[in-house]
Amino acid sequence: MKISTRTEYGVRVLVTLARRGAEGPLSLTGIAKAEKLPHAYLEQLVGDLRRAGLLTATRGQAGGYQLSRAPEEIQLAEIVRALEGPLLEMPCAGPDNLESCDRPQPCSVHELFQRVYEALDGTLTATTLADVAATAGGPPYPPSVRRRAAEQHAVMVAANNKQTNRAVSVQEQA
Amino acid sequence: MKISTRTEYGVRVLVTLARRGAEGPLSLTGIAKAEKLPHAYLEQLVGDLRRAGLLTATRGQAGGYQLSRAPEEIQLAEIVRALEGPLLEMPCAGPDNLESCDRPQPCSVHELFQRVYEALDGTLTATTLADVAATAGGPPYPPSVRRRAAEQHAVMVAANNKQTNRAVSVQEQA
DNA sequence: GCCAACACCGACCAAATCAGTCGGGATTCA
DNA sequence: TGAATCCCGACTGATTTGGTCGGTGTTGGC
Repeated sequence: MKISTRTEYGVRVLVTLARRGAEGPLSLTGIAKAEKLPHAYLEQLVGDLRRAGLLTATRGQAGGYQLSRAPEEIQLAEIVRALEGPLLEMPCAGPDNLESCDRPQPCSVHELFQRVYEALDGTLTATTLADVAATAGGPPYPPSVRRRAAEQHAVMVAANNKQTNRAVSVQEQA
Repeated sequence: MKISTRTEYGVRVLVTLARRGAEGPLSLTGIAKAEKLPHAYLEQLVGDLRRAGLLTATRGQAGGYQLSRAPEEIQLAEIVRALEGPLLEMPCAGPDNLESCDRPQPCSVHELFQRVYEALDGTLTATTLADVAATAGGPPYPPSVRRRAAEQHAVMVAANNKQTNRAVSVQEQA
């Protein structure tokens, strides 16, 4: 499973807005420059976020974007849904056509995906934009925190690689 | 986020093998017919599952595939990794190139994805093939179970559609 | 010894999705 | 008027997805 750049960029935009607080709108050009993201591409994402009611735009000179709610009130699940559509799309019986699965109900795969969906939805609903913004990478972080985060990340990467490497080595043995 | 047909098909194949028990190998042609899946495509997936050590093949006439371990010993996380690679791929600092993220560590998006990864890995590691096979859609299920599963599924679908629909209605108001 | 049934493998292919770019509007303020 | 901004649809090249096709290797049965 993959998380697209849409989500990454979208979250970054919202995080920068959340950190700025309510000091008036922030232009997309400014955000794009600060975060080193492609401006034209961001326009699309930000349009989706606006249509989902997560941020409001003010036009004209000195215009820009603001969060339409407090960061504590914005669940990550909303952001991901706005940017990527359904949290989890199942191949058999997609969300839009429930009847498309002609297999016997309850279907084993349905139940499995239900569990995965709940795990995903649970964490993304429990996490708010404020949580993410609070974690975030402004300069003033004690080295201990940085080290711990790096370690966590390494563990995650290792876990991801484990199965892949095993498959490769099995292949090489033959 | 989307679950590919690879995973769906792969799980179905393994579930049918798990239900069959240790009664000798089952031919892919048989599985494909029973599950109504494209045989030629399955060959690819099954090759990955074999290389990952999840099932063993016997060639020649009356050959086929068997689970190489008991269904209780096979975690869903292994299956998904064998079929789709890393459980969760992050855009910034992908699993194969840790240093690709030049943003300040700890980066807010890293931490967020870490949480999502843990949720995903947790449920997929906790679930075994035996669990999924036990749930599964043989005919003899009491109506109460079928009803409850259908309701769960409907809730999931509704939750998925909610945000999308809201966005649409907001758009229509303008 | 041959044939049928199976696993195995690489190449190929059409359609969809991703990650953007481009060009042109519409609004607002100075 | 003009600059800065949001807004929108069309386009594009690369990659991924979901397969198909043709051929090879292996095994048991007649």
